[in-house]
Amino acid sequence: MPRKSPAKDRQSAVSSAKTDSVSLKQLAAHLNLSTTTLSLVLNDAPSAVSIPQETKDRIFSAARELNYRPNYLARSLRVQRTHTLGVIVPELSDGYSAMVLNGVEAVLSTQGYFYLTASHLHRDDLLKQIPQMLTERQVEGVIAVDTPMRFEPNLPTVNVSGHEDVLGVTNVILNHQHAAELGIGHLFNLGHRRIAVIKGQEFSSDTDVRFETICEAARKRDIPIDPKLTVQLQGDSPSPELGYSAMKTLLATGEKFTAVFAFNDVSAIGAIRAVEEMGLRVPGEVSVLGFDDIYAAAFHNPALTTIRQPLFEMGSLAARTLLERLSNGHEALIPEVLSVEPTLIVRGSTARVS
Amino acid sequence: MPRKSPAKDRQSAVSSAKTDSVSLKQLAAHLNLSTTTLSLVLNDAPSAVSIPQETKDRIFSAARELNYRPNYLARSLRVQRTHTLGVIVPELSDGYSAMVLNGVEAVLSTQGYFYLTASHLHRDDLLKQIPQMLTERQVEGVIAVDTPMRFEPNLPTVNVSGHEDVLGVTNVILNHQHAAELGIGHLFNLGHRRIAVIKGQEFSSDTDVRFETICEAARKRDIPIDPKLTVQLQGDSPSPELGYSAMKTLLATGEKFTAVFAFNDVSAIGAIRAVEEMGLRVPGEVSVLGFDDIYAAAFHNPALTTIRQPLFEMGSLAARTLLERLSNGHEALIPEVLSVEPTLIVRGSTARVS
DNA sequence: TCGTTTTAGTAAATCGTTTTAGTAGTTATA
DNA sequence: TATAACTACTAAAACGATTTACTAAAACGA
Repeated sequence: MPRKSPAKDRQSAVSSAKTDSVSLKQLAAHLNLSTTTLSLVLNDAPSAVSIPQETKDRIFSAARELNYRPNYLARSLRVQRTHTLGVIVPELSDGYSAMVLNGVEAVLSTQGYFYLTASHLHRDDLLKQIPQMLTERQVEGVIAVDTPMRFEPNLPTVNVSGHEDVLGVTNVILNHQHAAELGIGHLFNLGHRRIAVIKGQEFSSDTDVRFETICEAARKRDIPIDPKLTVQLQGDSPSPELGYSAMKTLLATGEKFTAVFAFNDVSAIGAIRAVEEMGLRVPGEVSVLGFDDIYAAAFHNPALTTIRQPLFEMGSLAARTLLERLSNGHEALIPEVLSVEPTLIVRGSTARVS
Repeated sequence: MPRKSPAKDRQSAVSSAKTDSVSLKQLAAHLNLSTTTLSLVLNDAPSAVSIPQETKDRIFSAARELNYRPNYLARSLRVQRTHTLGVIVPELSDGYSAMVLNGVEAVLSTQGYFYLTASHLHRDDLLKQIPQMLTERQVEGVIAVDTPMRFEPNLPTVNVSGHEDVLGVTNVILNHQHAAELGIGHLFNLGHRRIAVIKGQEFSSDTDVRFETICEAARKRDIPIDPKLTVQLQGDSPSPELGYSAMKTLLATGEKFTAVFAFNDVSAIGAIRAVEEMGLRVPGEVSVLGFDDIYAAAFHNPALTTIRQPLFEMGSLAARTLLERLSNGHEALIPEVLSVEPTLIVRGSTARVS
């Protein structure tokens, strides 16, 4: 499929070799100084006070002139810090991970940290290999997103929406109980009594807590979730297709309900399609409640009522927490759980039961 | 907002220090062998033929037992290869970049490569700094996505949807002319003659080619795009909001049109909302054509007719191209342009003009 | 038996930094 | 006038691997 433009091929741009990097040693030779002196001056070490400003200036200007760029590998090897984290996600294009990563990066980039990303695709072999590879590459810590802990955390780890209680791992989670209260409360207040639930995939970290808290919130209101009204997402595509299929199976049972609480906005969008294909109106005959508040939620038809998860904030919180732990060395207290609050966003996909 | 669970704080998991890494030197000492021998054996170097199998086994089992993990920094420093690329994107959560990255990663992960991601957020300072920082970190090459080349590529570079003709940079692009033909052709065949166009943001690499090829395709059919029927996206959020605002301004002019060709699916979704708020039906009174074919496109109401861009393939093509160039050393021919083909996906948001 | 190969390794240099522990020469202090 | 303190630097070790250039002993060949 890729089409080369053959007439336009060119020889390697050897000209750019001009900018090839100078080492500290070369720079030192060029200045008739030792690498020690250069290093002290360039890093503004305390012991550089005795170096006269004139020499410093010579060094700085030569460094600029020869375009000296310190080799981070060498430096990291020596100082035993890489300023690099590892980030493990299920996959990149699922929206959820991307939003969290955005928050992670916003923090890291201001602190001079970079990160290596790896997707586990829910594959067990990758879940075990990736942490090892990241360790070999000397990352200082790991941020995992919606990732089961199939490995022993030999590195400081923060797991976003992790629910396993692993020693040394901080879980950043949503206040699920509150989320369930908001969601079920909203539907209840609109008069819904028979509420269907689309559970997340088996491998998704939030699936169980989410379902349990929803059941609990419903029970409290004396409208327990009927097992016959629950379906589970199958497969791991980030497409609304999964929600569509799940809803189709539920509708095929013929059970009656007036509202659906979907696992996320993406599946809610799929569910709406399935409901409408049955000739039912959303929200007229069926209310649909989403989760996450992705960008598309507000602009879907009908606009999605949803429980907002502050994904960006969860990412940045994870990053801040990990960096703090790294800078505090090993005396740091490791919080087991950091929780953030959901928000109910009421839009057009839910309505009073008629 | 983050709430600590104070009673649950724990002291640092010192126990995990057990798994702390052994160096090759320590392993060698433990075996009463030199690091040379270990290195030769562990890397299966040709000169290791003279080492008896028994010794090799001893080495392997000790390595496993003591959980030896080679330090990638040290190795990279010595062999002068990091097996790491840099990836530059506008921002992570915009869907487009995430899809491309997905393709990039699919290739890199099979080749033992990792990558460092950096977002430039369309900021000029970052566009200059990021390549330098990546260079310092000794990445072997750079994959840029929708990124203007504000820097001299001193590293092998592949730019996905790059349109600048820079020496040493391979641009992976969509066949825009074909895309425009598909889009305008489709609308034309449905009887549309006055077609509005939502241009991309000024900073978006594809904006100009896309607009020009669309105009060209329209002119060829004697239905030139009326400048009064073009609007441009403003701002850089990945939300449909931008398309919504753009469409609002266009509608406010009172100009008549029967179809809109949007810059991407996200803005098309926003545009649909604006159109419907005016009391016009999509596709009854206005057809809307998107671009990209994001996951949500098929499930929007109405389902989006769109020009599919093979973003995953563009990412993997970029990665393959770069890796090939790296392995061929400097004798490699550098293709200037690699182009991929779009596909027209007809769904419900376009219809015959009535 | 003597020289050559092969076997089974090792010492030391190297990658590019940082950092420790200096050293001359000068200036201040007792 | 010693000596302590400061100034302006540097040599060498270290980080943890790989790689080049060896060596000592055993086996082989003529």
